[in-house]
Amino acid sequence: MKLPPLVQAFVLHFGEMGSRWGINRTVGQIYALLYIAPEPLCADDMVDQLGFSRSNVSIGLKELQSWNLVRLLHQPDDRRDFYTTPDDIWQIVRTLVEERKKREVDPTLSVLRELLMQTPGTAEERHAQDRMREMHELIELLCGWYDDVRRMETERLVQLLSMGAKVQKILEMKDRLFTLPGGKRKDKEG
Amino acid sequence: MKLPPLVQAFVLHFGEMGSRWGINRTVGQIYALLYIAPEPLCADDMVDQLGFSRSNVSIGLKELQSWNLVRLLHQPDDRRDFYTTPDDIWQIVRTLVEERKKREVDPTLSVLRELLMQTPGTAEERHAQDRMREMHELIELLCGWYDDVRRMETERLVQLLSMGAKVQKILEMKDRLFTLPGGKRKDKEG
DNA sequence: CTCTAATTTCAGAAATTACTGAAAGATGTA
DNA sequence: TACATCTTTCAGTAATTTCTGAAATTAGAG
Repeated sequence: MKLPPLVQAFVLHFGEMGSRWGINRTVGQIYALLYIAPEPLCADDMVDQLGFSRSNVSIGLKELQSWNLVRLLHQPDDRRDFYTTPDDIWQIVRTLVEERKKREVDPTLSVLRELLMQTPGTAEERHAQDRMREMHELIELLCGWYDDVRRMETERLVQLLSMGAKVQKILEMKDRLFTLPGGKRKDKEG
Repeated sequence: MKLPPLVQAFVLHFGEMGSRWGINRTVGQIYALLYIAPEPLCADDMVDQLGFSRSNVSIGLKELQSWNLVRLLHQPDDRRDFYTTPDDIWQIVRTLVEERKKREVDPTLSVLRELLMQTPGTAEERHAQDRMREMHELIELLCGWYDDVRRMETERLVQLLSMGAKVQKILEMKDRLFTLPGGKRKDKEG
């Protein structure tokens, strides 16, 4: 691996973290390299810089493509495939979350839905279903929130995230504003 | 595996998903079983119900304990260790997120910090650092938000999540309220 | 201390996943 | 068509992870 020390450290770290993130070392290193590279890279660049076999890089790139995490480009008068990551890191995060949801959450949601349709035969099954229902509701809540949030413009999203718990203050303010005289509260308001 | 069909389907699903979640089949199934069981289970219960070897269950439980995802209990006049998950599923999610952050985010954050301290030698390294800085800022933003949110009471949190993008409306309202005459906006307000 | 009932550790087997080199496939050029 | 260049596939190997049975360890009861 012939990379500037700074880049090498970054790339190696992403390789190691790969396993915790459910991707392998090759894929982790390739993505780190693409992310940090000042310009698009072709497969042989990656072979040179990371020291993996050509076939391994090919498979890694295919994996990254299936995650929609890389863009494929072509240079004029060059038949090779060049790859980059999006310039906008927020776009990367959005894709990452979207794909992880698709792979890690949606299948569970559909299994839960299916199992909740069934009629429980025993008390144990009834309890199991109650527990599944709690889980299903929680995931639905999170997915609903996510579905709203991902439509927000990045600027708004950053604004919201920066506020953190201060949002709560504003909600309380809103509550006060919309609280009817006598302490009764307009429910399901907002 | 001798479990009611509903429970079995649930347990098997979590075993399969385990690999996508960075835990293995055994751990996934054990956790699913504990989550859904109406009462605490001992290791031999799990051996009976899941069909794994005793040692495998022991290792799986150790893993779950290292994640803080199970509670250890004792019954009177019984020397065996019994395990449960928290009753409150929100507590489970909180722990899960906390632990995943600890394992999957914090190490990256500290590597990034370290690399950003260094002085870049080349233009390439300077670009790499810029890119790392973007990533670092984004992660810091998300962590700051998380740090705020995790302190919120569950009820408030649910309220907030239920609102989804409607929060935006309230922010806009707030903006209007605090906008100075002439269209100038108090910046850094929220 | 000894016996018993539980849990943990560990060496190795089994299964899975990652990786390679070589061959095949695809695509553009002459 | 043949040739050159790049990409993908694939069979086999290497490495890693998971899992087991047996042995070691721990801890309460007599």
